[in-house]
Amino acid sequence: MTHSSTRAAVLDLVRAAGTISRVGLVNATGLTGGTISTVVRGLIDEGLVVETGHAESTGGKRRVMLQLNHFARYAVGVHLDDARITCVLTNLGGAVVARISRACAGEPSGLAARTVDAVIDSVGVDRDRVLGLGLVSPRSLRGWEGHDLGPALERATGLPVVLDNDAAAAAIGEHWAGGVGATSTFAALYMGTGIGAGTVLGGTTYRGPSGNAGEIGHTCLDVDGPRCWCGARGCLEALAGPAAVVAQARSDRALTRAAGLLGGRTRPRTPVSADFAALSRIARQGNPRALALLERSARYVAAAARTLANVMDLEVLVLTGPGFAVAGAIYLPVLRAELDAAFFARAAHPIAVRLSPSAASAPAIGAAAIVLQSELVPRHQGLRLPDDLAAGEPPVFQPSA
Amino acid sequence: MTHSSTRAAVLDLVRAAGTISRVGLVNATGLTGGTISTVVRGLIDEGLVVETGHAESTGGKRRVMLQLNHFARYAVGVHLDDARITCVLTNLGGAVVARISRACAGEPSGLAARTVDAVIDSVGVDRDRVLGLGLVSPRSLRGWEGHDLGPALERATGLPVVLDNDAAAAAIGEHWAGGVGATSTFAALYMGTGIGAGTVLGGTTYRGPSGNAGEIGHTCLDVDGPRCWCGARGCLEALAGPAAVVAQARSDRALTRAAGLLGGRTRPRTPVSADFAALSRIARQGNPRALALLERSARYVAAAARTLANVMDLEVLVLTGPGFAVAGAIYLPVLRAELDAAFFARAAHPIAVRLSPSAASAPAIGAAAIVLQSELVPRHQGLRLPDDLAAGEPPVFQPSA
DNA sequence: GGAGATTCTTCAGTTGCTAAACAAAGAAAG
DNA sequence: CTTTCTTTGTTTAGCAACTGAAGAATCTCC
Repeated sequence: MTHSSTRAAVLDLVRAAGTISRVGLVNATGLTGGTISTVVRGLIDEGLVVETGHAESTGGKRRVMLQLNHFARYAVGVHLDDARITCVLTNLGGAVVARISRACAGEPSGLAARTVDAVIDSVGVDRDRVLGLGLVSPRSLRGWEGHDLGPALERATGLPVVLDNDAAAAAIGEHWAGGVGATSTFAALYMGTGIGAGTVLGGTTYRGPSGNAGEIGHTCLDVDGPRCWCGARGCLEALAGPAAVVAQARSDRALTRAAGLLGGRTRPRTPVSADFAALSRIARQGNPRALALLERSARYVAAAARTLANVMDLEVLVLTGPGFAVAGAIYLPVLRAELDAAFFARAAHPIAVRLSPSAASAPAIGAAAIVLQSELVPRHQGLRLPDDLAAGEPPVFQPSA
Repeated sequence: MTHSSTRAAVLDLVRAAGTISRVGLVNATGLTGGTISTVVRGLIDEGLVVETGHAESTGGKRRVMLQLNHFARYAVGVHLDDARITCVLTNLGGAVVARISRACAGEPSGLAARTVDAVIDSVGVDRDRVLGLGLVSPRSLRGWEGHDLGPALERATGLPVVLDNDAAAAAIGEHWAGGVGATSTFAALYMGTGIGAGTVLGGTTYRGPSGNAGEIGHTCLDVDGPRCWCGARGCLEALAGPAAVVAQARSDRALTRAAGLLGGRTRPRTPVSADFAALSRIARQGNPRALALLERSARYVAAAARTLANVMDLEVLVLTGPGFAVAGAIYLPVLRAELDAAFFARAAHPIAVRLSPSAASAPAIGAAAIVLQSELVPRHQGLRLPDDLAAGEPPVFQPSA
């Protein structure tokens, strides 16, 4: 057998390239033809890769082209929200094979397990071809997972479960299924109940030591701005997050009526996402006050995005998540303008800003992609992390010799 | 011989730990005792590592402690500024063995080469124990290097030359010689003629695809702020960079006189760093207007630092560079307060803010550290970067089979 | 229908690591 | 002091992954 990390690297290249030959893999990896030959044979034997045809000849034997066998394995992605549960079954390519989305309030473990089973059975996929289950939720709902939702789902479904937050998942999903290259550096700007970002640096997802990397919600955009619940002033979330936008709309009587906003004061637990979607809808239909509100928000988000792109030296920015699914058309041009202008003057490389084609179900698809990635491109090779270097060392030593 | 990346990893662990035994290395790396034994023997034979004594027994044979042989190799670091050239010779531990700093205006290649020779000869170090030369300058002076300063120095000194920018170098220097752990995630906030940051994520320096990672100078702190030369509004550099602070001071007649600021209008090429240093000096001596000016700047820098720490999920922030060398005492408490408050309310992990003990010569020391790192902990193992995945692929292919 | 080019496979040889036995050095107990 | 146990470090054989070079297969061009 071949070294697992090489196998994973080759598989990932096949995925990223879509279609590639053995010679192409030799060039991309730096390995020799012999090694590639062996590794590819193994992948074909496992059914993960298939030969799909021939390239045009360049003067000699035609190259045999390889592709991921998209339907060799599957993964389940579950996205928990403040109001919904969305569950998708994807194939190896990250394409959605089945999808169920239903309202969900309160403790979701039972419902989640039943939804997972339903989604798998709905297309009659063999269960041991399902690699695992990705479970994704906003950081604010982290409580359930930590307790037992993960293990409970693991028991109920028999699938290995991995957890992550929505923004990181969206980024990984974009990296896996989207058109971004294998070594690209980009962020997925995520708007759900809050606003966040998942980051992929040089083809590797960057989470940070405490798993909070990409927390853009508390980017400071005004040192004298309104106080945020986090204690600081002028945070993006307080100025321009979905909750802030909805709050601003609710203080406008006419706008509240036009958008049909769900009441505010009586029930504090109103789903912000629904009101934000309603607001976006009438803005796109031409309501000037809603449009002004969203464009104001977009200006702040654009400034924060510019900072993020600067600091992380990003190449691509993808807008995704339920928020941008409904309001992307309003935010996109504002962000594009901001980033184009800033980088043109400094003669820096341009930053591509894109709207995710599947923004609404991005977190669920991303959750499945995390499973694909962790099962097929696993454990970043290398040495064990020496968290506590001298932890095992006796404290004192006597110089000698 | 053993695999080079393992050798490098072990060497880096010895460096990071200061003093460590073979068993400690086994625990830290996950390798077996046999492998460590072989690798360490090789390192001792090369003279890079020495046995320094014994630890206390934990019930059996005492551990033989290993240390870097600090004086086995040396590296030269050169820092070019708008007004000075600073050159240091460091040993393997990053400790300064010799240092020369002199004024320098205009094209520096001849002077640089002579200074390098002088610094090596001043302590009579054997030239083939000098691993190489790191050359560091602010991004604004990048012109000279790109042309021929690097190759010219290489020819004149006979040493391999590596280039980098000042902020990144400072971060690497802090990582190499400072007390930060081997896998830490931190940024070196650098204040020189401008303000920037070098970032180390999980023990690896992160430069970004275009080498501009950590560019904090154009962090947006006020969407309606003054227009920056970059085209955007409210950039940190325009609001609170050294040049902005000096400009604000110059518009205050009394302050200009008290600080003895070098004239402004006549010669546009006034060294900002000198004026900033003068301002800091009288602020520390109690001048209230200078202090107010710097504290205002510190508030902006603190907000930008908070954003940086949020987005990158940093553990440590080190203030370094000539700017913080003179004004660190004023900025440090403001940054500490800002970061403590923000992270206390969100129950996130605290962020340590430190002032570099050698802030003034940090870039030069960092330049030398880059050489040490690139020679001793080289080439991040792994596959060749597949920049152009399908570059070698014929464009069309015919499906078959 | 060769000749040359290109792709892919096969196989011996090298390398870097592990596992396990062994040797050495000290602590604890009698 | 001797015995026994623990811990540290070294040596050895063996294995798995990769390289390099030779060869087989397939296609184009003349």
